[in-house]
Amino acid sequence: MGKKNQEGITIKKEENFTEWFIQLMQKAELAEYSKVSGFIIYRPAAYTLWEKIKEEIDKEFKKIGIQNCYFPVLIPESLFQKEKDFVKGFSPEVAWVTEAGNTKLPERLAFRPTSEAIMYDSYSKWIRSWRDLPLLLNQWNNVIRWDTNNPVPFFRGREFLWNETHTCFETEKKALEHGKKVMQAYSKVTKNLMAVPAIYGKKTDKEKFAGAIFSEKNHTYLQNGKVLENTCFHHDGQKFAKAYDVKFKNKEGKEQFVWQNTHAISTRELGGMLALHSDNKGIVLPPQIAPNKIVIIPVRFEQEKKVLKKAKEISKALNKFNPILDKRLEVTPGYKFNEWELKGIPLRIELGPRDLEKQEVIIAKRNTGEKVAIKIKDLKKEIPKLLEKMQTELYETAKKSLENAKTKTENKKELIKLIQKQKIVMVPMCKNPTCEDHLKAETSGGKTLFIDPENNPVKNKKCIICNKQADYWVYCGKTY
RNA sequence: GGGGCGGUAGUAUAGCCUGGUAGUAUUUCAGGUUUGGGACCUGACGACCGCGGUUCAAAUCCGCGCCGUCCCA
Repeated sequence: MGKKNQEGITIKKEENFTEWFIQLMQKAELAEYSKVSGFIIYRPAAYTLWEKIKEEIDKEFKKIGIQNCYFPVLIPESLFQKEKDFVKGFSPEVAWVTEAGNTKLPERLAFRPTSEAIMYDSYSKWIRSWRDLPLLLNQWNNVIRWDTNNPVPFFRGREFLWNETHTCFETEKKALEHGKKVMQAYSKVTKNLMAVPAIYGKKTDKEKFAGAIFSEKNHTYLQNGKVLENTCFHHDGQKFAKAYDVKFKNKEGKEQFVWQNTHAISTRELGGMLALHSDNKGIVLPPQIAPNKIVIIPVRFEQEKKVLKKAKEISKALNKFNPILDKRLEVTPGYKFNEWELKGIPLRIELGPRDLEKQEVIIAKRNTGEKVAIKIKDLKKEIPKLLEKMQTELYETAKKSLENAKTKTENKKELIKLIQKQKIVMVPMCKNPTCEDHLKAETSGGKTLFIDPENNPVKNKKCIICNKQADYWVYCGKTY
């Protein structure tokens, strides 16, 4: 632990969200730009968090029978081209390998933007009988999608890390039931570990995954008014099964196509969590995901050898919270406070001669900054309570900003104003995709987010764009 | 995809208009004094995004590219 990273964040989150987030990323040593546009370097501070997310989700996946595997990063063009909606959706963003050394390859190879093509080709060989089902496979990997828009670290880049779960079932009913279980597994982790609230909802046909029957996603609201598409569930029906010939003989001896789902969580959600909770002093980490939950800062311990001795004792006693004991002499306590706040350690324990006399310590909670004095003998009992409180506070605060952002209108002018005011707005719309194009043009980039999960009635409601009979209420807003 | 602005040490910047010795702060390293919200002193290391052009001479002017950022599609 050298003396490093000098300066705090100089831009306020409320004033310029993007610039604040980029400073957070760089000054807290989360990530860095690479030499290639749209590709970032995940430094240990960020990658450790990603590992934790992976670990927790993986545990949940195993409970519902999903196994991990690994497929190659390159996919031959001929294989890639089989499902036409999928091809149409992904072709503009595919990076191709055309040469190896000095040899031009006989067939272009796609760097996977997602792995349906290569996985389902194997599935068609592996699945023969109803006894081979369900097939529940997942891989943790990276994908490349050559987005031409301005990249934003974590939120929009050309490479991201994720999981892709691709499952096969005998019946649609079984597929849908299992799909729900996967989404529950995700939600458990995003809520309990990451303290990220979300609204679950179905995408419109225009916004659904290329090749899917329907897509459902969790949606997280960030304080700059943008909605982050979180964990997702694409139900593929039998579309890919037909394109890739994934068939089985059912119990009656008849040949049938499998029913399939796809699920994912990506490093975008890691960015979302960081952006959601962090503040003008730096990262705020939900205690559950924080690798080090406590930092102990002994004060004036050079003169008071007793202080350091006690600090070591406390550190040992609180071992299970993986505390950092900051013994550096070359920097002042104030410097340490700022540095660990930037890095996002949930609780800070201050211990000096004055506290020692009273047999207590000062504990500062990162999210609110509040300080409390706690008797040293009560630490083991009180710290879990403080951590739990902080975890709940982070979730509730984020949930409140999400709820506050939700609103409703049937008037187009008002919709435009509300989107400008960073709201997510429920409006009646018809299913015509042209209306969604108009929506985007008139709200300078607003999109449909998800169809009203509560299915409020739309009888006698007019589409906010074309004025014809509306088909559903749908939430609109801006996204990353 | 179109347009604006920018790129100088690990980081943040001055110098650019008007071409000629790259300055400052912080970081890092060494030594000393310090320690309850970013301490101080001394010394050292460290940079002009890339390629081409103009010129006796380019961080500076011109062109192209790359990277960043904002706006529009």
